[in-house]
Amino acid sequence: MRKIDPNNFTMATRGTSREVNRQIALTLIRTHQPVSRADLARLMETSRANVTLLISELINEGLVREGAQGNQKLRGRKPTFLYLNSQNSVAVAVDVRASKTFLMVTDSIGRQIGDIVSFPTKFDPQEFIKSLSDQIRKALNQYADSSNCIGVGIVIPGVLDRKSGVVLHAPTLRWRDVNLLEPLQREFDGIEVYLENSGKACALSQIWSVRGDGTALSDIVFVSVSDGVGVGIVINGEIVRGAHNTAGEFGHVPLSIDGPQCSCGANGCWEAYISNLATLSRYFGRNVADRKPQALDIAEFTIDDLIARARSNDSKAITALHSTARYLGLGLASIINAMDPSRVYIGGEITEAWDLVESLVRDAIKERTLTSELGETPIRIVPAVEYPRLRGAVALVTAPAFAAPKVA
Amino acid sequence: MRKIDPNNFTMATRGTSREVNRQIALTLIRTHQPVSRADLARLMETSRANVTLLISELINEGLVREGAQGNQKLRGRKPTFLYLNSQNSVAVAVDVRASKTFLMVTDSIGRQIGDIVSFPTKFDPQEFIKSLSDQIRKALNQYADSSNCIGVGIVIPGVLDRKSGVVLHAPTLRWRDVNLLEPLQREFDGIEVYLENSGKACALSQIWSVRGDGTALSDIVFVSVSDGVGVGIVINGEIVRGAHNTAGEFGHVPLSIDGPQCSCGANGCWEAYISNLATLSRYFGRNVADRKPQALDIAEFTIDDLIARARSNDSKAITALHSTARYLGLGLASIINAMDPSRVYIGGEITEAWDLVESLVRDAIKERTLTSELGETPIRIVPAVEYPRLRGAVALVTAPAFAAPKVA
DNA sequence: TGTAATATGTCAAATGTTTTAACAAATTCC
DNA sequence: GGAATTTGTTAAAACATTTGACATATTACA
Repeated sequence: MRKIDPNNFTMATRGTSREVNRQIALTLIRTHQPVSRADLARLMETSRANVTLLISELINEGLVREGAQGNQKLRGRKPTFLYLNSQNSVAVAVDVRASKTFLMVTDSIGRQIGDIVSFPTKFDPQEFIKSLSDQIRKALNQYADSSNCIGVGIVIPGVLDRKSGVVLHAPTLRWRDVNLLEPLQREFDGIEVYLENSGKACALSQIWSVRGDGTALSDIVFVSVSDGVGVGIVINGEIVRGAHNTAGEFGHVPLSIDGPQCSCGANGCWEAYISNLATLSRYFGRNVADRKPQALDIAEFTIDDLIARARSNDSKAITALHSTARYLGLGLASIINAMDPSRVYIGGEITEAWDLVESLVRDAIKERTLTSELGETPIRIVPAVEYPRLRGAVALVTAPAFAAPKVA
Repeated sequence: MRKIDPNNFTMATRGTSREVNRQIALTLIRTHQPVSRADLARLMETSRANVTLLISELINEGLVREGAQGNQKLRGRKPTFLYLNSQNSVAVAVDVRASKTFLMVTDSIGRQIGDIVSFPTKFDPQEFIKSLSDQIRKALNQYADSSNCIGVGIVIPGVLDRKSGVVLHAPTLRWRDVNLLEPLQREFDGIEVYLENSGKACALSQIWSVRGDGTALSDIVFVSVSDGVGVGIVINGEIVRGAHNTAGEFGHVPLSIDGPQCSCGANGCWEAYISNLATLSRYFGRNVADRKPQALDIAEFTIDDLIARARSNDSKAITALHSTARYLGLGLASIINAMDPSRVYIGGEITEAWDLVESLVRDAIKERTLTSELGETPIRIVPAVEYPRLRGAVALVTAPAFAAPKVA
């Protein structure tokens, strides 16, 4: 039961029904391809005639193409299979991190083209925009005509204002009020540029993925543990943004209000217990707050090193990881109690050590979840090789074509 | 950008556009009444012709009625004002609490008819159902023909399974797996019975209210502080339910994982710091866990008494309230960081002492919110005399007529 | 091999919308 | 009393789904 917002509604026009059904058909082709018109008619519980009309429009627009004929054992006319058409146009995905910036070109339905390239992230906004523009141009020249690029999706580790395209605050990049969208949009005239926060992008990457693990769910939480803790929440197939686009900051929900100081200034945030920095500090037996800010990006000893040591039976490393695991679980329990998601995705370096920590995480979750069902909430690891941020950047560009139209 | 769920979508039919626009028109009449067809055409940015058609359908169905002609100073034909039609049918709202059960009859658009009645809550499910049925019948006989009752909305302080209508766990009532819906539905054949958790119902009461404070918002959180802490979250005009209908349990997010034991078994839950019981325990200088369970419902000294003492300058009472205020604010900061709502509503006895605690609550919120904007998130008190739970029960019955149709 | 059975896909008419344009109705201004 | 203005209605056009018939293509089987 959804309330209609009397200040912000969308009337249905003569074409709304068609628009809705078109998007449903597209979505079904995307998740069920290869699929015939008759299959779609059954899935959509409508007539084949209607499907023919919808599909002919999609084919005319170049979004769908007919492929080979199906081979089924039954008798009757063979179906012509339908496929999404990658349409000879491409998308660019960019993942900006403090250490490096990653870039990937995909076709219009999000399949990777060529290699993922990376280059150092310039901290000066002007220089950053220059170098990013150069890299995008280079990639487009290599893998496509820049003329048919449908968009550039950029993922930023920070809070941003989506309307103005301004990065309000990106701690690891030391950016405040940096206007990225405008200069990039000017640089790439006619190509849509999308910006998104990295936690939210990771969540997007999961709901828009069409991979092995069955169909992507619509109510999920993505927790990304790295220098900080990023969280993206999806409810009803839509990212939760909140009134100021800052929703999802579970990283600063406290485990103990008198706990260690967090980079945000408050004490005892979840992030202060489970970030890579927190784990490392625990290993070195020092207080997180002791680390000087400059040391953040020139980490000589990384969490990956710590995990390696844990694997070679360094008991201090194991202890540090185990503590992190327990705190991770305790915080996840809060998220699960609060949002009751169908699944929780976890990304970040800690996933490389999942076999070492999983049972502790699960125990801690059960310790604080309110019902046994909540304690069993499925958790899925997203390893770094799946590039969730980059996949999220892809979704920014390619997903709108499949999204539900706004109605009522 | 909402993803279409390929396993659970709704096709648009020939009549979908009409259905959507009908509901928009209804919503606008509800929030702007009295309003003319021409006004609606302007609000909806469509032609008067279209409005005429939509409205004539609504009038035929008895949902809308024409009223007096408008008196405007400008020249031109006078508009005929449209009103929601209360339609000679009624709704019953029930608020079940451990101490008492409250009951109210309203017209079909949620306006109170007669008085609010209350009666002792029977703890035995069988007896409860019997006594509730009697009271509903009595009220209906007094205020309406039972023949034209459109529904009964019942609010329960506990976790429930909406599909089966079973109360899974209501601690204060000491209920487990009590099937309420089935016997009541049998008792009131043909009348729809709705069940809802009290935290979620309170949130519903606010988004569906049409009162002085401008139009109701669509992204809000309702925090109800009483024996326990109930939270209802609304995102995009829709209650957040989660995979098991248990979303919203921010009451059990910890302030300190080593804090006082909570009724849920875990330590340091927000609820263990701010529930009425916690405040009282603080006043009496004892540990919350010391209180025996039996004492829960036979509280000889209530939070209202404590507030009264604080008002007559009992310094211990003031201190206890001030502590609660601070913890309340610290927990609210977590909710605000996580959900970034447009507004937070607070209900419960503590609202009676709001002038004593407001500034401390606000300070604590600012202490832990991530941005200054979040620190300024508006907070509105909902005093007991507004009966938020009962209003939520009303919305369960009367709101579906105004809700957006499910599309895509 | 030919015919029946069956499944896919298309076409055209029927039906229910919004949209457009014209018009009737009612009121004020001058 | 007529022009101007606003409200509300009507009828035709445009555009969608829906329905039923039909062409197309393939297999099963006598």
